[in-house]
Amino acid sequence: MGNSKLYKGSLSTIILKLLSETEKMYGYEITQKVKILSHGELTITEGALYPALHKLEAEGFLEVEVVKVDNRFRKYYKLTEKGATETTSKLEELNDYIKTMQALMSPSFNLQ
Amino acid sequence: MGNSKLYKGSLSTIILKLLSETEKMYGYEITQKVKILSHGELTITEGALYPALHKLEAEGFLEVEVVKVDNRFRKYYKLTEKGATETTSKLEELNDYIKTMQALMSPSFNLQ
DNA sequence: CTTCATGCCTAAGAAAATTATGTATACATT
DNA sequence: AATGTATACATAATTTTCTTAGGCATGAAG
Repeated sequence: MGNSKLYKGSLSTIILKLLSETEKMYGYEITQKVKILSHGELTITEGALYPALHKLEAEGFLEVEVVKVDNRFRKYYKLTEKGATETTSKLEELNDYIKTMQALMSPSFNLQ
Repeated sequence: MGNSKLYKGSLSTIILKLLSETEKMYGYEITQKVKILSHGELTITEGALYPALHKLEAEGFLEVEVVKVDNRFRKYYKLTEKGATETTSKLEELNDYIKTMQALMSPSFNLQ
C-alpha cells in the first residue's frame, strides 16, 4: 500500500474534485481524505499540496478562510465560481486522458 | 482533437507498451502510432520522445539497432529482457493509478 | 524553389513533483 | 522530564519530465 505514483498534473484535479464535494476543506484534511478514499494507495505530500493550493488560490479558483480551532489555525479553502467551472473542465480532461491511455494500452480494441 | 494532455510520467509507459507489441520501432514511427491509436487525441512531441528513448536505453530497458533505409538512417529500438519486466511493472503502476483516480473521482462508490 | 513528410537531434525554460527541513500546539508514552 | 506522534501550516533545493523552439538532412510534390 501507499505506493501508487502520483502522475504529475493530476494533483490539482484531485483537490478541485474533493472541494466540489465537501464545500470547504483545509490542507491537512485533504491529505487524510485522499488516504482514506484511495485506501492508502496515494499519499499527498505537503511539499506538493501547499504550493498547489496557493497556486489554485492565486488563479482565482479557490478562496481562503482562516479559522482558529483549539489554539491552532486552519486555512479552509473553498471553490469560487470560476473554480467550479475549472473543476468541470479538469475532470473532463482527466477522463479524456484515461480513455486515451486505455486506447493505447489495449490496441486490439482499436483496429478499424 | 489533438488536445488530450500528456500527464507527466506516462510517456515511458506508452513507449514500453508499444514496444512490447511491435518488437522493434523507431522514434518517428512511435509518434505516428500514438496518433493513430489515440485517434489524433495525443501527440508525442519529439522534444519529449527522443530524450525519453535515450533514457530508457541508458537504463538498460531498450537496445538500439541503426538501419539505413532510403539513404536515411533509422534507429530501431526494442525491449531488452529487463525492459520487458519493466513494462509489466509500469503497466501495473498505470492501472493502479487509474483505479485510484477513479476511486477519488467517484467517492460515492467508496463508502464502507 | 519552396513546402511537406520523413527522420534524427539538442538546448532553454517551465511545470510540478520529491525530499528535506522548519515552526508550533497538544496529547500520550517512556 | 523527555520523547514521540498527530495535527497544521510553510518554504527551499533539487529532480523529473515535459513544452517550445530551434537545427540538420533526404526526397517527393507543387
